[in-house]
Amino acid sequence: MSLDPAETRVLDAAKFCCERWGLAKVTIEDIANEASVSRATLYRMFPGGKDILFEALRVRELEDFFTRLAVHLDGAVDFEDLLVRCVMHATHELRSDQHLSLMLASEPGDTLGQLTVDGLPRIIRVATVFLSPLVDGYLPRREGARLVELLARLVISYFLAPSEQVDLGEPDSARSFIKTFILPAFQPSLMRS
Amino acid sequence: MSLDPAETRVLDAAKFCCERWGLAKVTIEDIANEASVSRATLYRMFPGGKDILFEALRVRELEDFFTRLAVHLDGAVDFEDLLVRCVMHATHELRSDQHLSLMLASEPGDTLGQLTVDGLPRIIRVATVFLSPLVDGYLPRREGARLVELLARLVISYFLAPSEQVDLGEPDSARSFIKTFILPAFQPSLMRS
DNA sequence: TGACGGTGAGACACTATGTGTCTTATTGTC
DNA sequence: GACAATAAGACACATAGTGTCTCACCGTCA
Repeated sequence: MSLDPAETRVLDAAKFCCERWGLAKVTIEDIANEASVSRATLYRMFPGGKDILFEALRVRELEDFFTRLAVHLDGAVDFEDLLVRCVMHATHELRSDQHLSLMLASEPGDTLGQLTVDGLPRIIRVATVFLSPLVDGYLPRREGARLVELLARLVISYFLAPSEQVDLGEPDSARSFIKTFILPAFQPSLMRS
Repeated sequence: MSLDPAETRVLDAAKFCCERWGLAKVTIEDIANEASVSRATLYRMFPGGKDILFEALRVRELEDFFTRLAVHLDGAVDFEDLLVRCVMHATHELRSDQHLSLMLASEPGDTLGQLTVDGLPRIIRVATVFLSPLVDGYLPRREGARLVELLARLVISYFLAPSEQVDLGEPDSARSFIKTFILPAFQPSLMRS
């Protein structure tokens, strides 16, 4: 993947500036200065300016998110365990994401859009790419994709609007939720492994 | 003094916006929106725009600062006690001032200027107005002014660059400092009370 | 040594945003 | 019903940010 150190530095700078001033107040120049890079170089890296740059930042953050998540899912002993770990760690990551909570506080509109209407399709796409391999042993590819999408939607929904009934960050609650609402729906497709 | 609720609201809004985005990124429009006031009204209140508005904000903050300080100085039993309380509470106020520390972090240059080169004369002036009455019982007016100025300079200096030797926030250290460096200089002018 | 790719600095026209001053319509108060 | 205060928004102007250039510079290769 893109391991260009300058590019990483620019994206880090963008993230930093965004946290400091909010998306609306950041300028290309701020980011260039913060990254100690000339404006010209920045436009060479991200032709299209701010939009493209922040788009790239979102992609990077998203891939980092699922990379970290996948690591936590390594030791899963069975299908149920895999799903429980998945929703739990995703929920914990979301709740402890400093950048995300800052953005939600300062630019609720845009940020919510990135988690729902505008951004959700991409989240589901990336989630599918990263998590499909892990459910491949249990479900046929097509069912796996359906499952990942469903979990992504649910985790985000319960994160944005916590429920009185369910806390996907709690082991017991998450397990009971998975057992009750998710497993039955996929039982018919489940492969022996 | 100016107790106009709208004016207070505008100054509060300016303070809030300043903390959120930093002095450089705030616009008159941001402040007007935050205060739920039209831009026109804002210009009527503070003809001259941003500069005048933030000038007024600084004056208000400064007066609030010394008003709070004066309250803490009420119970002083003698001259030494008065001075010790004064430097201690001023130091504590400075150290716990959220707004100030945010400003120092985001706009060190301007903020330092307000505490030293540009702003110090005003600080000394306001300090003199607020604190002179309190030392009036102990020193002649002119000596009192000299004392207040000296203390203001020292408190600010020790706040900006803490010393290994002296901590004006600590009772013992503050008392010893006052006894050693301040009282002797003013002993000759000290009036019996 | 000289050609090369990548970079920083800065000029440039253009656009967007913010400023400061108006006028007008509205609202609540006496 | 007259009044003062205000919001809303039009307006010309100033400033700041954008996106695209060119060019000089520097290190890396051959």
